[in-house]
Amino acid sequence: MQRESTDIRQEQIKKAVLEIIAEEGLHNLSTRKLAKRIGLTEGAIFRHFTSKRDIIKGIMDDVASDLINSLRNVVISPVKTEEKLYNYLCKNVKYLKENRGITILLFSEATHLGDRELKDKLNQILSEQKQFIIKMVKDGIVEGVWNKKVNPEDVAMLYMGIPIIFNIELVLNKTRINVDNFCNRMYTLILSLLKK
Amino acid sequence: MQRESTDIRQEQIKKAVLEIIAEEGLHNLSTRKLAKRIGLTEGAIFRHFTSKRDIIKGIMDDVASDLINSLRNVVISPVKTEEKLYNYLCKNVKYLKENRGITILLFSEATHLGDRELKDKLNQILSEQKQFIIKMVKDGIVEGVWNKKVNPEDVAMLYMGIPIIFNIELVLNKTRINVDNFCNRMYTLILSLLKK
DNA sequence: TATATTAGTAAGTAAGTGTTTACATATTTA
DNA sequence: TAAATATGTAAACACTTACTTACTAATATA
Repeated sequence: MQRESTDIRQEQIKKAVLEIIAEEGLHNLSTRKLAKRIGLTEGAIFRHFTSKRDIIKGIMDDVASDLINSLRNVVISPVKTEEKLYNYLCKNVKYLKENRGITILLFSEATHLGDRELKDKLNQILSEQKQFIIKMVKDGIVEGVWNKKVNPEDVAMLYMGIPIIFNIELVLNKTRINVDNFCNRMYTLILSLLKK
Repeated sequence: MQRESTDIRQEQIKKAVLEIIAEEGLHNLSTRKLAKRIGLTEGAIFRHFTSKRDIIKGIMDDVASDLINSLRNVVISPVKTEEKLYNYLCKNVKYLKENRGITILLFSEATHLGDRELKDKLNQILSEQKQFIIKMVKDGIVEGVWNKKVNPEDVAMLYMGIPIIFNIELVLNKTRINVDNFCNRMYTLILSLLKK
């Protein structure tokens, strides 16, 4: 039989976890199903991860590095603040669409309050994103393009709902939601809120 | 031993379900734990509900009647549209705080895509709330107090994120979040978005 | 090519799941 | 007061869960 390295298997496993969650929901995720999807036995899974929880942790770390770094690049990019906000929103939403299952995983797992470590990881991911928004809004105010009466922290909080709502629409897919369209509409709203 | 009617037991069971979810998360909810909390045996649970899923369905029906009716009353109340929007937001958020566990239940259960009936129930609850927002925004525009360039459906979508964000803050309770304060801040933002 | 290591399997484990059964007793009704 | 009904229990049900063990074979390295 064909064998693969732990590195490759770990990626396969994490990918499969997100697929199962996206397709069948978090509480249909079992090591049995996971193994079957990859074409391995359950035992093999535990060769590459010490526990199921360890896989979740791994995925959270991926988000914390992939998404957060990608968003950070937008924040520090040398474009106008308005354009920056637009790029940020689109990138954020696009990531969630391409990694369906992540939002469900993050927030469902967050409710597992007993697990301090995972909770802290989520907290970190969220507060970092919030800081990005706060920075952009503040920058815009300093540059004089946005209303200084607006509270950057409040805007950040309101903003945080957007990706989540997107995900819910995605899961319930009332109408096959279009990323760019959604992004444009929400951007327009946030912008009209920030403008003087 | 003291016995109670099915009506009373059903209420106790539904209440206990939400408590367990709020305290320990959805995936720590079992009929065993549920029975223990109420002080009954598991068998008794199944005397009052035909299945665990049936309990969830019952809770969703409660939301669909209690919350939706309560919000509808705000929408049809004879006050100024601005005040109405404020009351609506506060009532919405307060309900979620007083019924912790409901948001988690709704959205986690929503991801259980296989269950058409529950999914449809959630869809109904959400779209009804959206319609309320759309109506209020339209009313405000017709009355001439709000900007007619704003798209009511987009505002409704943006709004829907607010209660969810509130719930996440509640679950992660970084800072013990204050309902009135949260409500005021989000209202201010939405209002500045709607104003001409 | 012989050896060490890595990646796999098959078959278990104990604990937990929702649900049912057979039976008992409290409460309501005739 | 007797019979009928509603509400409870204890113990099992068949099945799933995350995870482990003992063993095997592919692959990399000496």
